[in-house]
Amino acid sequence: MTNKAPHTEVAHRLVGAQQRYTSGRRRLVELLHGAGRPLEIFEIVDASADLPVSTIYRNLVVLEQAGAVTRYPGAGGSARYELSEELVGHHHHLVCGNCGRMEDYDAPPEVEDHLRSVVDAVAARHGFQATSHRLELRGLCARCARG
Amino acid sequence: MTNKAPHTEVAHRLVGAQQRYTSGRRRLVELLHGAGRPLEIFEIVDASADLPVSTIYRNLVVLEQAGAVTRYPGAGGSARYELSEELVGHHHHLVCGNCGRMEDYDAPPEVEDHLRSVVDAVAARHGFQATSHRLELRGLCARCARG
DNA sequence: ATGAGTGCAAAGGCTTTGCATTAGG
DNA sequence: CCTAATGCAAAGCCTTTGCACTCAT
Repeated sequence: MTNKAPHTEVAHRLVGAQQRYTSGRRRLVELLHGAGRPLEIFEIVDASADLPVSTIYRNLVVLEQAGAVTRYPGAGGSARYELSEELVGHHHHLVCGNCGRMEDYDAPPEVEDHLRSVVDAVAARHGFQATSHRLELRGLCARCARG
Repeated sequence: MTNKAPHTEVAHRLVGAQQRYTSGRRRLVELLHGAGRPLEIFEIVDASADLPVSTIYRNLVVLEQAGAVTRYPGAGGSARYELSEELVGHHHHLVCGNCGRMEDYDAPPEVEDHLRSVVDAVAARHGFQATSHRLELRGLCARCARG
């Protein structure tokens, strides 16, 4: 998951979107890359004390439009961001209903195969053009379950 | 899906939560029941012109705590609400990336069986206590795909 | 009757925007 | 160089809260 820094790929996408890969944007990408899970805005802000929030918000939008990051709506209304699947690979999420933390998980290939066929069937039946899917689990994470 | 009005069940749950089933709450339940899909706050507000927003927000919280409705984070940051699975049955969602609309869909029983076993395996591997799961599809709804 | 629920308006908090300054290519 | 990006502060917008009044039980 946390393989080599995705800077070249991000730079490539930004250039394609006629955007510059500035130091602030690089910082965001590094932060998300190191986290290996979707981070909430406030976590990003906290971890980037010297970056003004306006810059953070603006750059997350730019990175999202360039396809470098993906935005997930958070439980508390605040959004979460992580590097896009094209950069870190397809995966799913575990969402803890207690602490709100979202973790990544990978499904075994045979499960993924099955999911794809299910997705195709559902999409066909509803005239829906599916571009991605996610098997999201809700419940209690290991830490919260312990008490 | 849109079976007989869930008023008795909702009333039951509210009583259990030491809450009253007032006309405003009844209106919300009827609206959600008629929609058959998660509604965004603004849709609920628009459709309930004479209810003050404060009452709507407060009652959605009460209904959620009573287990009568479920809240889903919306793409645009605004939350979505629908009657809880205990009232309308287990189902999944299609999310249109263009118009933002969220639709319900049911998976065939054999798919549901398979999902359950996958969920169990994933949960066990991650020490996660799963209480619910959802196979969410993202893409374009039939209307938006047409143009 | 009597405490919960409602309505209105005001407060709050997160997000976005304007504009002058700085930096990327 | 020359335009895009930044930083700060101000503006916006959705959501929450306070308080007196009304309604459900």
